[in-house]
Order: sequence, then structure tokens, then C-alpha cells
Amino acid sequence: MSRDAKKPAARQRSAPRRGEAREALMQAALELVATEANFSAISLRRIARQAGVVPTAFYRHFEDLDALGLTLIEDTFRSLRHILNDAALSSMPLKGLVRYSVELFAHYVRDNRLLFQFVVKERFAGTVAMREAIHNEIVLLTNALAADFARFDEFSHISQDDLRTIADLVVNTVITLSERILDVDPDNAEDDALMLRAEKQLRLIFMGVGRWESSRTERSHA
Amino acid sequence: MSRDAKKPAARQRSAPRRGEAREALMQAALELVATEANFSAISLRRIARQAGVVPTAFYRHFEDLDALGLTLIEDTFRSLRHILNDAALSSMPLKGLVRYSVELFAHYVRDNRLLFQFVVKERFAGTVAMREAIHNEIVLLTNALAADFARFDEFSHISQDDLRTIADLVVNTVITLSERILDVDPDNAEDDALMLRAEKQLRLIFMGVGRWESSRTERSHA
DNA sequence: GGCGTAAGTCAACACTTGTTCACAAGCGAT
DNA sequence: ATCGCTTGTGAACAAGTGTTGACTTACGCC
Repeated sequence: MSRDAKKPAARQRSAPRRGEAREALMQAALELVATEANFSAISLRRIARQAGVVPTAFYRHFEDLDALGLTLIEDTFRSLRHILNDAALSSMPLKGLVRYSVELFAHYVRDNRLLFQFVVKERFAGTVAMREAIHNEIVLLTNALAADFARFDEFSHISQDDLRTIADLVVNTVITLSERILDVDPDNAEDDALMLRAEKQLRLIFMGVGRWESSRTERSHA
Repeated sequence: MSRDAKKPAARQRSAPRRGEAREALMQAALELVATEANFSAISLRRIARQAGVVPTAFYRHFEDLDALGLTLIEDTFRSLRHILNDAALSSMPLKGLVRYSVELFAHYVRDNRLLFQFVVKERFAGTVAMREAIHNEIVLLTNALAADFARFDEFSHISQDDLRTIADLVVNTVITLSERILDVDPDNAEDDALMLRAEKQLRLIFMGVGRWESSRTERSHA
């Protein structure tokens, strides 16, 4: 050490132990994106600084900033899929399922605030690779939901294609809900109003399903 | 022109005449955001270069990069409001209005591709000021739509509050449609499928409206 | 033990960045 | 013609950027 005249006051956390720099970098990126801007606006050096790590250490764990971002996205959805599987929603009656699902999802979003904030920001503003990754995961969720719908009698008169259209509408509504939950600050009780609105919208959609006729609209384009 | 000894090989367009640098800067920003990344990822200098203007000239027209972004957002929505007013949708019968509205909107989005691409990207990734501006404009649109709904007999049994909830769902669906239109490349005929799906979803929603019952306590202003 | 490899550090590089300042050019009004 | 104001220009600055290479430290494994 030549001189300790420099003042690394910006070091946010106690220097990470040997193997945990990777986690520290991911967490640092999430924190910066959440509190400052979007991913493309924060530099490699700032992430390293926030993680309490020297810039070059970054390359020991990620090839790129892109690689970091993609890892974060993968983690988010891996964890989300896990949650949704455990919930086993398709074994519930349709009645009451809406409220339960909305609450489950909202709770999960709040618990993983930083991760979801990251995904929401990068869904449209991120790199092509990131945008595609997110898009693909959402398509997967939509397909799974459509498959779940098929198990209910209430959807027996709906064509495969229309099931996907409906699932798509539902997914979009839920995504919008989470975007809004992330927009109000965490200890604001306003969330309930947001959830109530989303619930209403979903119930409205399912009411429409009762009157929907697939056969008519399907191939009438002769 | 004093001397042409300088070789600005990067100059993208013929040097703008005296007063039109401001427009050139806005257009340049739109182009860069559309083809490269999001707004916070492109520098003042790059915008100036793309506009065929020296960096310092930027300050003659905008205080900030932020100011440029806000101007672009304002322009987008000013123009959009204008279009929607001209359309006078509320004077049409509900029947067929869905298809017409969707087509009108989709057409408009395609015509202003760069502007909308900008707004979509900055809606969540932008500065606080930008995000708020966009959010406020969307709230305005939602309110206007709810007010339009109130004019139709089909909505007479719906409470004021529920009207807004429904309008919100509709607006979100249309926003999602435009996001998707912007994601496929311009000369791809895939747009029709996207529009068809959105149409279906909107018709589904309006079917639900037929069965919807606002609780008596809510129907204060009936 | 000692060796190999992964993880962390430091200094240095060639650039790009935002912003400033002083100055020149255009142009309408007096 | 000359003032005043807007618009455009070039040089310069300090600060921050990604990435490199060579070096040290730690740890698991034989």
C-alpha cells in the first residue's frame, strides 16, 4: 500500500468475503437500478464501487454487463415459476381463485421488489437479449395459464386459440398491477386499492368468458 | 459557411439551416433511441453528432437532456389527443366502435413509430419527471374514455368508479397492443394478428360489462 | 507439503463524457 | 450602420468510462 490518503467513503458494505463478490455485484446492480436509473445508465465501475469491489474483479464473474443483466432476469423468473408451481392454482375452484391469485402475486412482487423493478424497467428499455428473455418468460407464463384454464368447466366452450387470448389479457392485467405496486412506495398502504381494482378487472374478464362464443369468431372469415 | 476544410464524416444529414437545429436534435434523439438503446444510454454529444450539430449548440435549444426528453413526450401526447378529439368516437354506436378504434389507434402508432417507441421505452426506464409526465397523460386518456363510456346506454348500470376501472382495463389493453406493434418490424404484416387479438380482448371485456353489477353502495350518482 | 487454478488488486491506456468560455456570424429593429 | 439578441462554433477542462496486463493472495486437491 503506497498511500491511504484516498478516502473510499463510497464503499457501501463491508468488504465481501472471498467468494461472495458475485452476489454482491448482482445486489449492487439491483440497488442502483432501483434507486437511480435504469440498467444501461449505470456503469460497470459504479456497480463495482457499490458492491465494495475493485472494477476489474467484475470480469472474474461476468463477461459483460449484459451477462449480469441476463442473470438477474433468469433468476427472477426461475424464482417466480417456482412460486407459481408450489401454489398449485389449478387444483382450486374458480370461485375465490381470483382474489387468492392476486394476493399471492402482489405479495411476491413486494417481497422481491428490487428484482421486479429491474425487470419492469428492462422489459422495453433493455438490450435486445434482455427484452427477448423477458418476453419469452412471459409467453411461457401465458401458455401455462391457458393450459390451466382448460381444466375448468367454465372454459369448456372456448377454443384453444381463444384460451390463449384470454390468458394473455389476464397476464397483462397482472403485469400492470405489479408495475403499479412497484410505483408506490413500499410502506404505503395504497396497495390494497390497486389490488382491488385488478381483482375487479379480472372478474369482469371472467364474466365476459361466460358469454363468449368461440365457434362464431373462429373461422367466420370466409 | 466559413471553411469547408473540416471533414465531419460522421455528419448524418446536410447541415441544418439556421433555425432548425432544434428540430434536428429532437429527430436525432428519436432515431438513436429507436435504433440503439434507451434515452439515458445516449449522450448529448452523440445526439448532436447525429443531428449534424456541434455539442455546444445543444444548449442553445435545451437546458438539459431531460428537457429534450420531456419535450418529446409532450409532443407525442399533444398530437395523440388531437387525433382522438378529431375522431369524435363518442358519436358512434358501440357496435363497430371497437374495430374502428383499434384500427385508428394502430394506424396512428405506426405513423409515429419513433415517437411511440420513445415513450414506451421511457415509461418505466425514464427519469422521474418523464415517467410522471407519461403517467399523467395516460390518466387523462383513461378519464376521457370513462367519460365517453358514460354516454352509452350499455353502461348506464355501472357506477362512476367502475367506469374508470373498466376504462383503465381498456387503456391497458390498447397500450399493450401498441407496444407489440412497435416490437415487430414495420413492413411485417403480422400487425393484423395483433390487432385481431386486441379486438377480441376488448369485445370480451364489453361482454363482461353486460353482466357486471356495481354494488348499490357504489352507485351513488345514478 | 506443494501445485494449479480461481479470485482479488493495482496501475495504466485511450476514449468519451458534460459543461465552460470567449468569440463569430446572422438578422431584425432602430 | 449600428445596436441587441439569438444561434452557431472551436478549444479546453476535469471527470468518468471499459478493458488490458502483470501481480498477489487464497483455497482445494493430490
